Amino acid sequence: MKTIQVKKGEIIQRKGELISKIYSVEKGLLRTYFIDEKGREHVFMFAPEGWIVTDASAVNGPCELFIEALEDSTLCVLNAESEIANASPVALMKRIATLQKRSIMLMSASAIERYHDFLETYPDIVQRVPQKMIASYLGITPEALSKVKGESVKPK
Amino acid sequence: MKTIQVKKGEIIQRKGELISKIYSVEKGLLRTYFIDEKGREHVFMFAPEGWIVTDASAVNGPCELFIEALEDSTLCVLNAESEIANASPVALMKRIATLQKRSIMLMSASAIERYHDFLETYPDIVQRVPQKMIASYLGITPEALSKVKGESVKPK
DNA sequence: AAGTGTTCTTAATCTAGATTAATTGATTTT
DNA sequence: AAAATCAATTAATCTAGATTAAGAACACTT
Repeated sequence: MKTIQVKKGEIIQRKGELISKIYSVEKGLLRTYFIDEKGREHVFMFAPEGWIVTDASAVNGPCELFIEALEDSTLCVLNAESEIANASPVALMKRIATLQKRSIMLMSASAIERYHDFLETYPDIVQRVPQKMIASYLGITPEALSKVKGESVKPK
Repeated sequence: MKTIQVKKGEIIQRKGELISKIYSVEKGLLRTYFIDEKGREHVFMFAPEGWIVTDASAVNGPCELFIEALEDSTLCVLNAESEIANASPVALMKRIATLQKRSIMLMSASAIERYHDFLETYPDIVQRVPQKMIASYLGITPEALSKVKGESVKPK
C-alpha cells in the first residue's frame, strides 16, 4: 500500500487492463466511466474524499471501467488481488447496498428524481463537476438535464 | 443455519422487516422485487438453483425488497447479521460485479439488448417465469417486451 | 363445459427524453 | 485581447417505450 499524487485529467486505469487496484481517495475527486459499443461514454460513479473506487469486474478478467482524476488528488493504492481476501465484508455489503439502490433508481425513477438522488448521494459535488458528467451519471443527455432543471425551478 | 421448504407464491421476506437473512437456493426459484412510491412493482433479481439472495439495504436498517418463491423451493437460511462477518469477500465481489453490470446495462442498453442480456444471465429461466416479470426485470412494460420480441423475429 | 380470472399480444395514441442545431458564455492558447 | 475550443442553454423535431384498450389464449375453479 502506497500513496500517490495524480493531476487533474489524468487517467489512472483503463478498460482492458488486467492488474486491478483499489483506490482510496484521501483528497480530490475521481470518476469511473465506461464506453459502450456505440462509443458513448457513461459515468458510473464519482468518488470524493473518503470514498473507495474499484472495478469489481476486474476480479476475474480485464476491467471494464476507466478511472479518471477530475481534480488534483491524493490516493492510497491497494493491490486488489491481495487485499480483497481480507477486505471487510461489512464494507463490501455497503458497496452492494449502494449499487442496489443505484439499480433501483435507474429502474423506477424519472430524470428529475434521479437528479435529486444524486444531490443527496453527493452533497458537495455539484459545483465541482461539469453538468454533462452529472447528466451522464443520471443516464440522460446534458440537454435533457438542462431542461428538467429549468422545469423544476419554474413549474407548469 | 437451517433448511426450509417454501410453497410457490409464498412471500419469504417483506419490505420493512428488520431481521435480514441470506437465502441460498438449493432447489426451486425465487425473485426479489420492490414497490416504488407510485405503487409500481419492479423485479430486482431472480434466483434459481445455486444463487444466493439477500437484501443488502437490510444491513443497516429495514429491508427494501420483497422475496417471493416462484416455485416450490428448498432454501438454506443464514442469519445475515452473524454470517456476513465471515462471508467470503470473493463471493461478495462477484455480487458487486453482477450489480455493476446490471447498472451498466440499465444505463446504456436498449430494451431488446437488455432482454438478450437477461437470456445470457439466466439461461434456464425464460420458460419458468411469466413474461410480465421478465419485462419488469428489464425495466419495461409487458406490452413493450411483446413488441420488441416480435420486431426481433421479423425485422423491418 | 361453462364461467372467471390471468397472461399475452396487437394496435392507437401519448410523452419523456433523444437528437439536431443554433446561440451564448467560459476557458484555454497563442 | 483575439482566436479557438469547450460547456451550457434553448428550441424544434423525432423516437423508444408508456399508456390505454380490446381481444385471444390459457389456466383455474365449480
